[in-house]
Amino acid sequence: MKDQQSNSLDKRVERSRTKVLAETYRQLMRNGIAGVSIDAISRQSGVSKTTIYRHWPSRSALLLHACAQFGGPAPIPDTGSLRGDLRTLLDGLAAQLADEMWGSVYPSILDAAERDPEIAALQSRMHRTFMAPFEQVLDRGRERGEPSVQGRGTGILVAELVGPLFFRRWFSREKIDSAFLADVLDSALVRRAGMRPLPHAASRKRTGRKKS
Amino acid sequence: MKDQQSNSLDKRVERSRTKVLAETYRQLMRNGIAGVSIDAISRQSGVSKTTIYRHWPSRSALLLHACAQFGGPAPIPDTGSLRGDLRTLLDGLAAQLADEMWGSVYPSILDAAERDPEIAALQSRMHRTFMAPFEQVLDRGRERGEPSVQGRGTGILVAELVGPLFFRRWFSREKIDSAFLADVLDSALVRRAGMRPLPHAASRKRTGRKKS
DNA sequence: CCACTACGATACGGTATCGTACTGTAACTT
DNA sequence: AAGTTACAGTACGATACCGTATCGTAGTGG
Repeated sequence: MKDQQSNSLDKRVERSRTKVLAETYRQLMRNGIAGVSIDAISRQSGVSKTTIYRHWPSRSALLLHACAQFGGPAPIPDTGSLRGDLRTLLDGLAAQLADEMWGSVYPSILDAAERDPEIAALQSRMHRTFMAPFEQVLDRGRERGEPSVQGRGTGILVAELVGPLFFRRWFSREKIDSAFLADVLDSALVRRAGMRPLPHAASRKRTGRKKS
Repeated sequence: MKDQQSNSLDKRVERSRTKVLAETYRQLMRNGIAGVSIDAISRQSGVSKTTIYRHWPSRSALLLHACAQFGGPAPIPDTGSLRGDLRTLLDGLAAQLADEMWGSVYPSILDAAERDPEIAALQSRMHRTFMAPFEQVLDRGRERGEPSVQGRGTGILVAELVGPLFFRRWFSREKIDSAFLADVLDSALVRRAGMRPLPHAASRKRTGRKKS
């Protein structure tokens, strides 16, 4: 009798799964979620179609499984300052967007999400995973009394920080350089912060910023 | 002999073209660019497939023709102030994004643009058309000496203004309300503007921050 | 060593799509 | 009224999928 719950996986099974998933990733990156076909995966991976259906009940299941593996646990930076933490996150995001990977796959997921509720749920999960570090860093900043985030919703701040990057990657297709990131960061954080980063203006007003 | 260059179109021709294009739009909105099929258009519109191919050489040609008709000439507001003009544009954009139409079609265009250079060119044209009003308004503000846009690239400003809206519509799927637009506008424009015009609450614990 | 399991190969039925060919009919133009 | 043109209907060939069934083989684990 086979030990069903055994953690010792049949080598053959593991090999098949690995090869299928690898080929699925390749097709995802190259053709988007709509361009993934079981026949092609079978052809390219050398794994028989029968075997693929032995491990995943349907094409959708395989796609969901493959997509769900995306984006591991994002590290949460701790540079000491809110600005520094956010800059680190934005740099990482910019690098990911420049990668062929994301840029190619994500629009197809958005497209599918517009009509397929299952994929919409997947996209929602992925989005939350990717935005979580931003939210944590912002919340931490708020707890520490950072004036630039007081009284402003996290959702608004994330949109103002990340939105411009997504805009450049998928909509305007412009490069994301360091100056751009710096400006985005300044704009999102400068409010009621007492404009400390740029005290150029001769505001005779005393900048008395007292916390609580 | 038929007058080939005659501007008098055969009624039958015009009728067929109209019906086909109308059905193409419907399918575009409902199923995205990848979900448009000639067979379905023929079935739903009552126009024979043969006739469709008589007027458009291929499915791609029909799709490009249909998409190219999108987005008429956007009106350029003139409220007197840069902030007012931008607010008007953002309000209009938010309304368009809330419309089922755009929300559904655009991701599929982005997806296709990632792989099809012809559609990439189309998307580029569409994007420029939609962003043109923002650029004009910003340039006009810069010429008038508005401090908040001096020394800042138009591309950066557009990304900071529009990016957050796109982010909410397609990525985070949050509602775009008036408070959000106001915050986005403030953030994008506040730099080196002297922020004196923002008496936004001195972060006192005065409850209820009623709008001025 | 041997039962058991996963596997590859192949074929199949079913559906959906593109684009073309053919035929007879209706509408338009002159 | 006659000739030209566009049209609907239909059938077709060619692909490309999905998902299943069958069968013989090869690898695994006890």
